[in-house]
Amino acid sequence: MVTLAEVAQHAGVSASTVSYVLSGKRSISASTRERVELSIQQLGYHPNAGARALASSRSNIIALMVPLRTDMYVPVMMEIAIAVATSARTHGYDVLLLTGEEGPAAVRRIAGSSLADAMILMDVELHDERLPLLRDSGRTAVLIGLPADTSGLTCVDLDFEATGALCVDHLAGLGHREVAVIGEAAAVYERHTGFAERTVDGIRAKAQDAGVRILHRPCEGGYAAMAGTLARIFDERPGTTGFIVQNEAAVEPLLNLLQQQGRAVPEDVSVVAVCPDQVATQASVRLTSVAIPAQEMGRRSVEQVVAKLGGRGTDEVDLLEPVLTVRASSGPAPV
Amino acid sequence: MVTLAEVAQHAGVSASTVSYVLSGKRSISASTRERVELSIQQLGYHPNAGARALASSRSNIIALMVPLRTDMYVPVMMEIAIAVATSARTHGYDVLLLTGEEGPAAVRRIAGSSLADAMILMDVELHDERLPLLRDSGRTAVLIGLPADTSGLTCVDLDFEATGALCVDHLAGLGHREVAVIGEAAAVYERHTGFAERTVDGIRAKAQDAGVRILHRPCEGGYAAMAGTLARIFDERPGTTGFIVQNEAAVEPLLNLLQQQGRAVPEDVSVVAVCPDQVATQASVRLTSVAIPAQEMGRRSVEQVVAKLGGRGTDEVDLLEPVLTVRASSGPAPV
DNA sequence: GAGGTCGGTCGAAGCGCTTCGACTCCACTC
DNA sequence: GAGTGGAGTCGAAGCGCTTCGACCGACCTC
Repeated sequence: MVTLAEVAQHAGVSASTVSYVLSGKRSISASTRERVELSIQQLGYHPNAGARALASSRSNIIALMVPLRTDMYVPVMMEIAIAVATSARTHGYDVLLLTGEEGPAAVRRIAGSSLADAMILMDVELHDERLPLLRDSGRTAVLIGLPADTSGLTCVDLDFEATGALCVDHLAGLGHREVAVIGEAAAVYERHTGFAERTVDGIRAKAQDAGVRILHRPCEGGYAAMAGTLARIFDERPGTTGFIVQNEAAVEPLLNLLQQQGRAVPEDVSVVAVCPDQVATQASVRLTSVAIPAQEMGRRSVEQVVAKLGGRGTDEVDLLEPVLTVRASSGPAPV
Repeated sequence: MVTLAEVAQHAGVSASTVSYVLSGKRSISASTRERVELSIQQLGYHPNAGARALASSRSNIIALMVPLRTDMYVPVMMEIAIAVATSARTHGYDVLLLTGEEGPAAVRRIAGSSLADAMILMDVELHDERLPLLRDSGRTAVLIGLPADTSGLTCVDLDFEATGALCVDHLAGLGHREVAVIGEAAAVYERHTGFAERTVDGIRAKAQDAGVRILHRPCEGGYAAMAGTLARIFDERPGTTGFIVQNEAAVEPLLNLLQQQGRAVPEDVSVVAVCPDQVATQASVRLTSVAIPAQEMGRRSVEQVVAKLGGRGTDEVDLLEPVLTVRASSGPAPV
């Protein structure tokens, strides 16, 4: 491995000069700079990450804690993770991948070892155990999600209340008066991962204003679960003409079952989903949907981290405006 | 931050003793060990990762390069990534997440900076640009996938040839004589990501033995693409009674279209998929499938890495035996 | 022309850890 | 009773980098 000292010797300057060429923290004459850069090129020098971290107490690593549960919401998580990794690189950071497995202890370990300069936590629960540890670790952190107490923390998330409201608005505008909400699996509510509740809150509030009756039912993914849920919904509210689907894994089963029951989408029944655009456009009916902007969330969270590390930090909640795209799954309520 | 020196002072021993307690590389008396461990506890000491890496020239980090293309095969990739991260932790390693974005240069950067002790590459192509760089970086590496030249490299993958053969075997055993293969998107073949070709090779070879006619057609995911592909298949081979589906995103559209055309599964047509078990069990028809053992692949690749770093390394190709599970989508060919 | 300023460079002191050699005891051996 | 060897501990020398203060000309200013 080539070291900084070797580069310095090769270029006929001192080690510190090379370091300053690299970091730009002091001015260097053009001629020296060029000479050093040439040596770096020729020798194929790469600064040693460990030495750098030790001397500067900055590792240029951001830790990303993803949820362990691989069973829900996977494409979104993956998209966020990839967006985080790629945008981190554009800011000169690498990303360390932590799974929920280790639990809150991971926060302590990473903070204690100075392995990462900052952390991004995904899938934050309302009363997340990691938050107290995070707060008194003093480490920079950004959450994707919205806990109950956001004081001293930066949060990035989709505005799920507005998302819920937007869905209701759309359906109400089309004349629907009885709307069923296909929620997330019951476990998601039990964990109090705020987004599910917030969506429903948004739906409820707007529904009241708009004179829409809401029936909210949690639902696991898959056909069997969806069939049962759907039967019960039409049982209780035969007049249901609108559906808001929160759970991605329920989208395709729902469309399929409706079709089998001879209910045409969108003539008899309208469906609005909250899901990534890709899911909406690849479904058997092109879905009217509110997009989950996974990439944007990843990108923003990195930008917040970088800003905070650069001292331009802001402790604030950064809620993304939801956007509803009308496609082929929603239309006027039948008369 | 608490340092090793502070722990040493608190415990009344020298710094090196604390280090040896931590690493176990020299014998330490029980009483000293206990005293040191207590001090570590009380002070909440965590070794500084950078200092450790610098002094020992081991970072205890494994770099994982995931493909950038988030559009294909996502759940499998995610599952592998999570499995890699969690099993790495059980061996004392953390995982650095690299995306394809940076391209082959990432290999050079990581190797050069000693940021990671080893690399795991996913989505390896037949003639992958990263391999030459990897070889002469001298860094430990494990590939998930199978390149053309495996010399000096350890590879972990599902035995896709056997997978293809297994599918044909199953269908042939049920009496099917005309089988269509719904392949991956054309782009996948163009990139020469070996697995797709290997599966087809396995299918072809076994088909010849078994007297089965094969029609192989690449197919994008989604309904529109599948509809076109399916129409052309029945056009060319009206007697087709068996389907082997490689592309996960085509599974649901295929089932749906077959249903719409009045072809019952499995009475009229049998379907065998190559996909994770979760997809197979959550589909509208419970699918007979060969599982893609994502977790197992992640776990094994970490084990290979750890073995190699520990000097117990083996340059070998570690192909996982495919397993076919019969579910509700396949049955005897109609007479 | 003395004093001040600033751009450009260097030397040296760490950052917190690992590891090697050396040292001390103590229990054995012959 | 000297010699041997292992167990347990310590001190010191780095690992490769950043960064601070110092230094040296060159250019201004009054």
